[in-house]
Amino acid sequence: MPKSKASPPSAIATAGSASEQRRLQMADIARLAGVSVSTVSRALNGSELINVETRQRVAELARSLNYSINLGARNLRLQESKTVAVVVPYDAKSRQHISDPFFLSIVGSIADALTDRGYDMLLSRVDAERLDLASHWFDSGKAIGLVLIGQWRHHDQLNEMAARKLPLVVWGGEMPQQLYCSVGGDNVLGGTLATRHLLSLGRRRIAFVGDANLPEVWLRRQGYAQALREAGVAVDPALELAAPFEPGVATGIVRKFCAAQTAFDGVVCCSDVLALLTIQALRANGRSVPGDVAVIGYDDMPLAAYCDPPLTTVHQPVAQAGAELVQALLGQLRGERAEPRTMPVHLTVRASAPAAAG
Amino acid sequence: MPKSKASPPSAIATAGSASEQRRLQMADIARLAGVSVSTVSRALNGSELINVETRQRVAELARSLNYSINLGARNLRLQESKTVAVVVPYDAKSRQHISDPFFLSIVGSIADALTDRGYDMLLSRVDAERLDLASHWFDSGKAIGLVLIGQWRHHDQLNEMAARKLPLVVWGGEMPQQLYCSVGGDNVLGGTLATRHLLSLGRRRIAFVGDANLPEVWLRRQGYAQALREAGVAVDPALELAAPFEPGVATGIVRKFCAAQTAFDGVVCCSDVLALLTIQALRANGRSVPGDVAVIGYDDMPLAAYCDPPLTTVHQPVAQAGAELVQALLGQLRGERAEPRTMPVHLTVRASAPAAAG
DNA sequence: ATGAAAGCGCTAACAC
DNA sequence: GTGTTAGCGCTTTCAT
Repeated sequence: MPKSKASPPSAIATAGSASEQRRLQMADIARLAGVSVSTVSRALNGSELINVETRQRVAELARSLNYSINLGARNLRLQESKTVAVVVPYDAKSRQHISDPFFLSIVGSIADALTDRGYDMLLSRVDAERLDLASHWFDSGKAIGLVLIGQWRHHDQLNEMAARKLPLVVWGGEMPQQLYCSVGGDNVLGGTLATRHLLSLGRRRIAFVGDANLPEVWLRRQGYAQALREAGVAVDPALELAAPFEPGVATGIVRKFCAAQTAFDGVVCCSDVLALLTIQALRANGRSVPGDVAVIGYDDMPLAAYCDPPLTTVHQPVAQAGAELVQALLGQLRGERAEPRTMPVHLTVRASAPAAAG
Repeated sequence: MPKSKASPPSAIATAGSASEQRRLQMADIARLAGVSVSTVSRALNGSELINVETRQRVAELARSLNYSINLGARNLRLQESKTVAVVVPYDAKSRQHISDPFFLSIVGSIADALTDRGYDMLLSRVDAERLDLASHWFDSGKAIGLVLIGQWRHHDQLNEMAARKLPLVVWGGEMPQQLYCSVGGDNVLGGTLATRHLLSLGRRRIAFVGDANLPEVWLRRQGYAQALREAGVAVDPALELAAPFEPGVATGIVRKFCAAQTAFDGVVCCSDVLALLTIQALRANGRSVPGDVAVIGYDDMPLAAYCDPPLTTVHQPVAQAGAELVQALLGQLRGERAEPRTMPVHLTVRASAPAAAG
C-alpha cells in the first residue's frame, strides 16, 4: 500500500531541505492556510465562490511553496486529460529512424499549436507496419487523441482505426475512400508545379524520385504525369525511381540510377534530402546541377536555402500544419465531422532549378 | 459530477458501435469474465497468484475488447508515472524556435532510449530565459523528471533547480561549480580537434564562430585557443564572431563578417548550420571553400555528408546521448549521486576541410 | 463563503 | 486462488 497519509512536519518544509522530499499536496496548503481542501481547490481554480482575500492568500502560499496541482488526480476526477499523442512512425525493417528534417519540423509546428491551446504533447514512435498500436495512447487514457505523421503504407490500418472511432488526425494526402481525417499539402499540385517548372526550363527528360507506395508520393506522381501530358511529353517508366525517404537506404539506389545510362535533364524528388542525395550522385558522375540536370526537391526544409546549390523546392505549409492538425483533432473531439483538408503549396525557386531566362 | 457509475448495457458493446463510446474499464471486464475487479487487475498484471487459466481468459477478453488499463488511475494509485518530460528551450526574443537539426536528433535519441526502458516522453518547449518554468512538469506530477536540451545562458537557473532537488539532467557542457547533472560531448576536445586540423592544413588565420555566452561554445573556444597556443599562433579577438545558433539571426551577422576586410583562411563553426551559412557567405564574396577558406562545422548532423561541400565537422555522440541522459536521470531517481558526464568526440573529415595532402 | 463527503479507476493489504 | 475494502489527490454536490 502506498505511503501512509500521516506525514512528519518536515514534509511541508520548503523545497530542497530534505533529500527525501514528499510531494506537496492540497491538504498541506489547506492546513497551512487554515482552510479546508475544498477551499484550496476552488481558490486555485479561481472560483468566484471564494472570498477574494482568501483566494489570493491561498494562491500566494501555493506559489511560494512551489506547489502545482497533481494533474493525474485532477484528470482522473475530471475525466479529461489535455494531452495529445503525436506519433512518428519508424521503419523497423531498415532499423532507420525517421529523422527527415521535414517530419521533425512538423512535430515542432504541432508542439507550438498544442502549447498555444494549453495541451501537452506526448511524443512517441511506432513501427510503421503497426500503426494501429498507436491507439494504445488513447485506450489507456494517456491522450485524448492522436496525431500521426504520415500514412506510410498503411492507409488500411488507418481506416480501421477511424472506424473504431479513435480520435485521429493524420498528416498526409487525401485518398479515395478514406475514413480518417487527413491534413496535408496539395500533393498533386506540388508534383505539377515542380514538373511544369522543369518543362518551362526546356527540360523534357524528367525523372521522378520517390516511393509511390506512399499515398503522398503517389499523388505527387499524378501531378507529375499530368504536367507531362499537358506538355505533350510521354511518361517514361524508366525515369521513375522508387526510392524511400530514409537516406541510408536511398543513397545506394539513387547512385545506381545516376550512374546508369538513363539520360535525363531534370528531376523531381519527393523530399529535399532526396534532392541533396541526387545532386551529390549527379556531380559524382560529372554532371552539373542545374546545367546538365535541374533538380527540384520537396518540403522546403529549413536548410534548403543554405545548401549548395540552394534548392528549388515545393514549399509545404509547415507553420500552418500544426494548427490545422490540432484544430481538426479538437473539432473531432467536439463531435464535429472531420473533413480531410488539403492545403495549397507553392514552388520556391532557387538555384538548383533557376527561373527560366528572360 | 462525472458520469455516474451506472451505465447502459451498450457501454460494453464492441468498439465502433455507438458514437458516444464510454471508455471500457476493469469493472466491465470483471463483469464479463464473471470475476472480481481485483482478479482482473492481478491477471492483467501477470500476478502468479491467479490461476493460469483465469489469467489467460481475462487477458484474452481484455485484448479482444481493446481494453487498456487506465494509466492515470494506475499511476495515481501507484504513485509513479513512467513519463519523462523533455524540454527544448526556444528563443522568445527572436521568436525563433530552436529547430537546429542537432537538437532534433538529440530528441530522437532520447525518445528511443525512453521507449527502450518503457517510459513515455512528454515533449515541450520553454522560453530559454525561464528554464525554471520547466519544473512545472515535475511539480504537477506529470513527469518523474526532466531532460533539458542545452544550458543556454542560464547555468544559474539550472543550479537553482538542482538545489531544489528536481530530478534533472541537462544536455550540455560541464562547467565549474555546477550543481546539476550534465551530459554532453567533450567541447574542449571538439574545439581543439577542429582547430588542430585546420592548423595541420597550414592555416594560420583561423576564425571562431559561435556565441561564447553559451557554456558549450565557451568550452569549445577554450579548446580552440589552446590549440592555437600549442601551435604558437596568437589568438586574435578580431577573428571571433559572436553568432547565435538561430539561422535567422546568424545569417546577417555571418554575411557581414565574411564581407568585411578581416582576412582568414580557416573557420571553426559551432554548428553545422553555421558552417553552411558561412560557406554560402564566403562564396558570395568570391572566396572558395576549402581553397581560400577551410570550414569546419560542429555536430555532424545527418545531412552534413550530403551538403556541398560535404562538411568536415566535430562528430557528437548523438546515438549514445539519449541512453546516457536517460540513464543519468533514472539513476538520480534511484537516489544515486548523478555525476556530470563528458563523452569523447571525434573529427569527421570531409571536403570542406579535407585531410592534409600527403 | 466554506466544509464534509463521495467517488474518478485502479492496486494491494487483508480476509477467507 | 479470489473477493472485500481502503485509499492515491483531486473536484464538486450538498449542507451549513
